[in-house]
Amino acid sequence: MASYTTVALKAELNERGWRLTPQRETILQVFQNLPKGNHLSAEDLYNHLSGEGENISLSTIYRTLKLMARMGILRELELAEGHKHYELNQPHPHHHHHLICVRCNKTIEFKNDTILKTGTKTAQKEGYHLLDCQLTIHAICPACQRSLLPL
Amino acid sequence: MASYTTVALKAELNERGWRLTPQRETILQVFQNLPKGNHLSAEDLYNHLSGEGENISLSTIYRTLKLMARMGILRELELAEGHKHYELNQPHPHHHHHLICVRCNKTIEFKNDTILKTGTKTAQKEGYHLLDCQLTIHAICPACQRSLLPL
DNA sequence: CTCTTTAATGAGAATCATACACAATCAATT
DNA sequence: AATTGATTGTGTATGATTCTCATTAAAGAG
Ligand SMILES: [Mn+2]
Ligand SMILES: [Mn+2]
Ligand SMILES: [Zn+2]
Ligand SMILES: [Zn+2]
Repeated sequence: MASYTTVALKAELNERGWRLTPQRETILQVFQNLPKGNHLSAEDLYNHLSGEGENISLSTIYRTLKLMARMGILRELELAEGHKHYELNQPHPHHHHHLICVRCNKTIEFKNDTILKTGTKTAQKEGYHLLDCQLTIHAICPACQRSLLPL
Repeated sequence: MASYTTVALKAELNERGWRLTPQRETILQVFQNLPKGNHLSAEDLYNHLSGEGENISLSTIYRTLKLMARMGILRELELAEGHKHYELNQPHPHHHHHLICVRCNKTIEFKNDTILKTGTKTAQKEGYHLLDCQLTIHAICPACQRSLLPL
């Protein structure tokens, strides 16, 4: 679960002259305790925290999500139109990809070891420092195929 | 080049009770004539067309891009923060993926036959109708690694 | 070709996710 | 305990995308 400790986060932040704040620690913990297959938008996270009595401003939420994605701690996902979703960026055995229905946004996660290898190799070949590697499949789910609704 | 003819577009549209308009035809042609490796945002497309004397409204541009992505004619790409980019969705020998620097948005295209096979198989297994399948690698390019700028 | 139906367009206003500005706070370091 | 500048919260701004609605014009029928 807690593949990423508070201590490790603090170390990585301080190394760059940044700081570990209670807000950042709390947000990381939310993602670490998030059930498998869940993905949170900025607003989802804000509401989740508010429900727990944790009052972290939306600005800080947005800043933290972006920061952690840039650090490679979180993955930024485009699972629906209009807003991003986030989840922990986990290594090998937990690393996965997403099959998304473009009409109803139903999302299925699936694993494939080859893809991560391909991503790692490709980044390395170009001298890029890998942060995340995700296969996104856009498709229409069985239910939506049957539906007569347009688009 | 013109893997997708105007006639085919018209047939596919009419089949669903929709119409082939001069605007839709023009927009498809722009993408078909776009040099390899180019990606257009809605505004890019709008400016490109304006430059050619083609005056298609931004509303229509947005509607058409979304429509064609939903039809599987265009791919919707997240190559930069804040707005989408589009390119033709081409089959096998031209199908490719993207390695993106999250700091400067420099993008490199690369090919990998296995990924498309994986995507096709995964969609099929779940009964989804495949529209697009793209591996997105988020990373930091060599230049940005050297840069001292934050984030 | 003409007529009818209704999808599509253009112009502008509305939305809403996200970024920004800035004064107050507080984490890190000495 | 004092210093320094990164971070936060509040409110405001931005900007990509969508919506509204009157007008236009494809598609299909006759
Ligand atoms: Mn996931
Ligand atoms: Mn491309
Ligand atoms: Zn669906
Ligand atoms: Zn870069």
